[in-house]
Amino acid sequence: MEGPRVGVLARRISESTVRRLSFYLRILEEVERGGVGTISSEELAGRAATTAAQVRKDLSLFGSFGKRGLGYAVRQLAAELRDILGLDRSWRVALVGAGRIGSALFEYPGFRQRGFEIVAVLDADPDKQGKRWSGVLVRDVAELEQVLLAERVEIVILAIPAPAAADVSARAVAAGVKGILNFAPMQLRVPDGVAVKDVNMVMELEALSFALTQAGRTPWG
Amino acid sequence: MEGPRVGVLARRISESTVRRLSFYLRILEEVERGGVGTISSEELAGRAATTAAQVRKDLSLFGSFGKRGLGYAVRQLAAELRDILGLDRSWRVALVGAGRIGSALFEYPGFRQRGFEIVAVLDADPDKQGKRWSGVLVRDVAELEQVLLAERVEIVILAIPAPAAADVSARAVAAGVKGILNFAPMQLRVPDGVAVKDVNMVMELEALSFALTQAGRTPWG
DNA sequence: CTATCTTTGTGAAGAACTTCACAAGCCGGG
DNA sequence: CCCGGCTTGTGAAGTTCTTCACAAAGATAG
Repeated sequence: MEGPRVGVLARRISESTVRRLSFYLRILEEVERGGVGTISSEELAGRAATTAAQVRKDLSLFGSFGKRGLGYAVRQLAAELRDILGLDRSWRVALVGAGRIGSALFEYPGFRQRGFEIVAVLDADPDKQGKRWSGVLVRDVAELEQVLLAERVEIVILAIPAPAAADVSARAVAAGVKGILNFAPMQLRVPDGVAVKDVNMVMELEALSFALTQAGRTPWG
Repeated sequence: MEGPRVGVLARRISESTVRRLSFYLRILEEVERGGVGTISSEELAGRAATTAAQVRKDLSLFGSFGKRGLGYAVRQLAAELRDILGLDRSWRVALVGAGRIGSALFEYPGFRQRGFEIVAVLDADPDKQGKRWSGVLVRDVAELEQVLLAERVEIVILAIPAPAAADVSARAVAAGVKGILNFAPMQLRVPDGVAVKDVNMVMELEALSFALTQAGRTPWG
């Protein structure tokens, strides 16, 4: 393992690049299970629905991982990507909101597989508090700060209605949380240094609605 | 209501613009409930975490909806956006996958509020088939084509594991579906004219992981 | 060992998106 | 009616992202 990557990273990495890196990693892991040892930018691009040049450019932002004339060593590139994305460790996550979305997320095996461990669950509803979800006690969201500190939480998932989201987010940030995955349909305001990712399924459906509507409206669609 | 918007739409509308339009609409509806009659690009931008110029540019792609010196009429602009996004009607949606994510989506009230009606639910698991979800019968995914046609489905939500997604997606497209909201962590291949939106929560968490990792690695972070 | 084939890494060109900046237009007050 | 203040709509400039295209370098065959 070589040293820190700080020097190379002076340049800002775009959101789309990060998204693609995640995707490359998923593909590499799949390909590796198939026993493939090496892969070209061309083939990786084909599976990721992008271009070979894009793949090479994305990777070159972090170093030179390929061999000319040969391609990339699948296992090694996967390891590099895990390192780049910070997935060579596990993350302590708290889930706020034990409703339907919250419970679906909690049960979703993909998070743990990638090293995102839900170590705390909180909800404002007294009926839900005190229950155990696979051993994790559902706590009162009033105790948010104590729980986040006690469990050394780094990332919070907000699966609560919009009106409550701003308050909880502010408290989580004040308690030192640096990453928020927000399912509430509202824009959170957070200080610099805190990362927020929004998941908004209604907006995705609206984008589909737009696309379908356009297709109907355009004569050439 | 003026005529079709075809002429204006010769230019391609970017994904980010569509996303922002959805967002503007949400804000306008919220603001309208507060009784506000008019809003400036400046204020809209503030609430949408973007810039006034961006708001005006986005809207200007579809027409001139504002009054100089005054701003935009909230109610009227909301109606325009609904029209642009195709939300002035309802959409018939089928949900494939009656697992945890599927059921959370089914129960989620936000879809229906926006006119996305889940008129069919399908699953491959015989234990789930035959049950009724708020009156909607859970059908065998083997009957996909018949169900999609009988219910005149326009959009399919895929809440199934990756291995099954490619097959179901191809069959849905063959049955005339033009929009897919894909929760499976894989890239669907669809012909031109079919719109796909991916929701991938693990990727969002990975982007958070990257952001947090960078913050730790950079000396100025 | 040389020639040829393949594939990377990367400047440069091109395309897409965002921000700037200002003329044009609307409002309200005097 | 005219003036000053405010806000839109939009070319132009600026920035970011993607694609192109090719030199450099490893692989393979003879």
